Amino acid sequence: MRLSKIFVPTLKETPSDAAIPSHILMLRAGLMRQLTAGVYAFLPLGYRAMRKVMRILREEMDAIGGQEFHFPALNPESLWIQTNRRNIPNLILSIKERDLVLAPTHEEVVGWLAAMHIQSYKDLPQLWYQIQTKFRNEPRPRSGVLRGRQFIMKDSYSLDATQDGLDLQYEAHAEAYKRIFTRSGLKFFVVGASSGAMGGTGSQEFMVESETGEDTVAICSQCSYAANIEIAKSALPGVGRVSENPALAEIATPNVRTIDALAAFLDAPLERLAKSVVYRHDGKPVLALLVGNDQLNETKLSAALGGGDVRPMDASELKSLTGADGGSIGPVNLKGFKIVADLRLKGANGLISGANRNDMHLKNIDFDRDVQLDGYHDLRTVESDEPCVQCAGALRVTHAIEIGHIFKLGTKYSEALNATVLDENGQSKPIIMGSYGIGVERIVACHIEQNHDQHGIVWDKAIAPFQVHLIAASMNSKETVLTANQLYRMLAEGGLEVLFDDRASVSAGFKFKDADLLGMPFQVIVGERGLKEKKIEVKRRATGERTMVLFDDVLTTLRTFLAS
RNA sequence: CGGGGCGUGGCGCAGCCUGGCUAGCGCGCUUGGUUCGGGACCAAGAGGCCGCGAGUUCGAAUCUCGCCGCCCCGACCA
Repeated sequence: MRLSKIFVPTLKETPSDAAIPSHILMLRAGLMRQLTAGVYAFLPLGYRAMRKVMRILREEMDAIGGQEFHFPALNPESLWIQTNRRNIPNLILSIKERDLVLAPTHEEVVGWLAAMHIQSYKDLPQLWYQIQTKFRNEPRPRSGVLRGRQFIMKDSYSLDATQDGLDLQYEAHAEAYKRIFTRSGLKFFVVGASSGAMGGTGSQEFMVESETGEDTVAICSQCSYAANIEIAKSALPGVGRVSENPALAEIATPNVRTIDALAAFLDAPLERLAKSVVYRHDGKPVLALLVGNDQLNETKLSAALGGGDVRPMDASELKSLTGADGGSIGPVNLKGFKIVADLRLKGANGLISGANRNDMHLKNIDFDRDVQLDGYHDLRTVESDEPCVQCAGALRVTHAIEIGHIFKLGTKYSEALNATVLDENGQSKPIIMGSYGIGVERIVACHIEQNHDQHGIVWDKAIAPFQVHLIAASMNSKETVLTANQLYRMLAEGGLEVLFDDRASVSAGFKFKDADLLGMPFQVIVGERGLKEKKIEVKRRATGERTMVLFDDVLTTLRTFLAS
């Protein structure tokens, strides 16, 4: 492609809307433009990079037996009512004139199609996938393309008659995803994740570490353990028992509201303080107890209670239920609450907690003796430097961007949609489903987050819009123009993807700056400086390293570089 | 949805507090000339419902009210 002909509006200055490197560079390098919040137009260069990613996706999905579909983005609203997903908050954009919705994902359509045509266990397994635009009612789009209202997703769906079949397809996806992200030039890791509102029995997320990431993950510094903070297991030991075990006693704690203030006021160790956190679980009051300053993990709490909605109780509700305010709540003689405690408190005694009267606490609490508990669970959020649950090495807690997510869905959607098969015994069984997703724009954006410098993007050759950026340094030297044109033809005929900066109105310096901004892996520079010695300059974008080669050797040199 | 910021030629911004001359600067764009290996220079130009709507005023980019849009933090997150 000649740069004089292709639409690549580069920007010298940073657009005011962009705050993170990938967003800034995707705008500056002319890959895309924003139409409205969370919605982007991809320009030729940006779309070429996306197509490179999509090609990798197709190759790897085909390699594990995937069949490519194209499902409709417009869905009847009724289909989503059937699976009870129509009213999930912030999920679905709808078209009111026709009772249609814009599909945010495609379990429903897959289930509909399977219900219609998959009749027998002999029709399974199936692996269906597509690469398609998705729509979501994001309350706050942000970070450029990392969280949009419209985006392209590779989504696949496995259909199996048996749990073993699902496990196989799930594993095949996990391996395919690793190949996809490796081929895309990303440094990534895999974490165990919460299935959340998707339901199902297991899920893993593919993550790219980044300060701008919205997810928090715990990674072991010693072994392979890595998990989303929502489910990362705590390995901190229990606080155990103290030898003295006197009877309960009230202590006055005037105006003490926080755990730290209580520890200071009583001169007590945090380990002997049982913190109360009050929630509603599907509307019903729940008290969760934690050690000292441990932070409650809401995902774990929900799981401990058998799933469902958990949310903090309002201060006014709390007062009317207990007669006390937050800060003075405790588990002893608390009526009307389900009470769960963190594992660290199992069988502990000598504890201090609220007395359910303002400005009063209880001491010498023995959980075995004094508290009617509904169970111990891992409820706390892990923190940096804690021991890993697998190897006791130090955990590191960091931020990450989710680039892929795989789920073992089970039968939730097939049951809702009556997608069943007859098994060997003629019994009707719901199809066992898995679903697997990769955000295409996120791969491109994360790649730029990981591969850029002060001058611009540094593309990996696998997803670079072009492999080679050919520059004619000065367009008023006949020899330069002639040589550059010959090279352009030669490289293109040699099968390389070449972007040729043949602009006549732009200075050499300007072209060099643009080339570094656009970031193709190799720059080939034709100029009088090199031609004096009958040489062409080849520059490697990532390192800035330059090699002078003879005209006839340019193609083979580039092929060697690109193969390495 | 809560908090904060912003909205002025294509892009980046100043002006607004303290109302008033022809709305200004840099980049980009057009034309001509000189340059020509790290975002060249000179000259002459084009391009503005100052987000939208009400109001206050002799007079509003500037003050008041309402609305819309965009960004950031938080909440939320199949």
